[in-house]
Amino acid sequence: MKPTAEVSHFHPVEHDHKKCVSEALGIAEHLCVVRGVQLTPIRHQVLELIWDSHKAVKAYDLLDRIKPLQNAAKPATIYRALDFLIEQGLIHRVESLNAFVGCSCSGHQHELLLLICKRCNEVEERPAPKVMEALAQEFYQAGFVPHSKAIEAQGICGKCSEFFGNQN
Amino acid sequence: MKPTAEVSHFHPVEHDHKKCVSEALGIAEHLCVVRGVQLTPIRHQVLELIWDSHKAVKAYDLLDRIKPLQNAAKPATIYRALDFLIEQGLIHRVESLNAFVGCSCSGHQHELLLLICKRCNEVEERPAPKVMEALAQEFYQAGFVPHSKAIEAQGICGKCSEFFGNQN
DNA sequence: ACAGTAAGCGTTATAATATAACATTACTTT
DNA sequence: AAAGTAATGTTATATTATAACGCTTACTGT
Repeated sequence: MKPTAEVSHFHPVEHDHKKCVSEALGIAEHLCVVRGVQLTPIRHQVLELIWDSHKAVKAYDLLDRIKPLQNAAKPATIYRALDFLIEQGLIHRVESLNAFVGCSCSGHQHELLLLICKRCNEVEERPAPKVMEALAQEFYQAGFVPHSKAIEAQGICGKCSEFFGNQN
Repeated sequence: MKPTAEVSHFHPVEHDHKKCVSEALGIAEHLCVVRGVQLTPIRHQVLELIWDSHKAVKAYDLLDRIKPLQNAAKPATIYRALDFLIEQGLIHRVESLNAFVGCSCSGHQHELLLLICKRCNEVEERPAPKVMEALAQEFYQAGFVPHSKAIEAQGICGKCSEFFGNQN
């Protein structure tokens, strides 16, 4: 009898990740052309590295991983690319992790609910329109004019709780 | 004719801040007794320093400010006190600032909307029940089990926009 | 095409935020 | 008194992020 397969990562790759990546990069390239901003080789590489997974990535991990490609890379190299990608709405900064994750709805809405799984470390973006509406109301009541929002939750994602039988 | 008064801080002190502080400290002391945990002198001092204002405070600012009282204070001194205060729900960590602010609803609900003013730097806590409800729904739909939330907005607070005529 | 300006990047240095690891003290339980 | 635990002292270091300056490349207006 065959032993149960080992699980080296939490979710079996159920989705075609290459498609995620190529879509994201395609949209990014297009948007940058449209906006007349430069998706330079460094910025493109950083974006690709971020899209390597749906996990949030740390700046210095990106630095390590870009070095084979950009020998001269230094912290500023990465942070400048990250700043650009954030400005352009191509990635999110995950405030509660000091890390970064690709944005799948590039070009649309940019303030989303981020669901951060502590088990598999993946980050799911959700537009969560009802949440946004309730927030808008709350801002209005408070007389507050929002410039930016960070709406994040850490916990166990749907796939992981299925997988592990909801034992949180 | 008298010249317009100079404004050295954004909001004239319209509220009795001593009351804020004594209430917060009183509740904290009480809760710690009830829970059988120690609000040691260091922890108490850190909490007081945080309550010095409604602004979010940086850990190393606290460190500088506690040194006259605790000569031996080191980063760990502060971070340990902060960890304790957060565990006990007596302060919030403001994720998008890497800073800390007193919690006025200590002992009740602990996941609130934080409104962070870029002009006066004050942080307003709001229970925002509709937002929380909408979030709960969204988690449910996503099959996500939340452990903790960070719901923060940066912008201009009501007082500041009144004061400055809404020119954001 | 060319000069002027802006954007991007290389490089060095350092600032700001946070934790690890182990020693010591103070109090509590046996 | 001995052993255990919680808090703190202490040293060192890890992690995250920015400043400042000069050079090169790309775009802009003529």
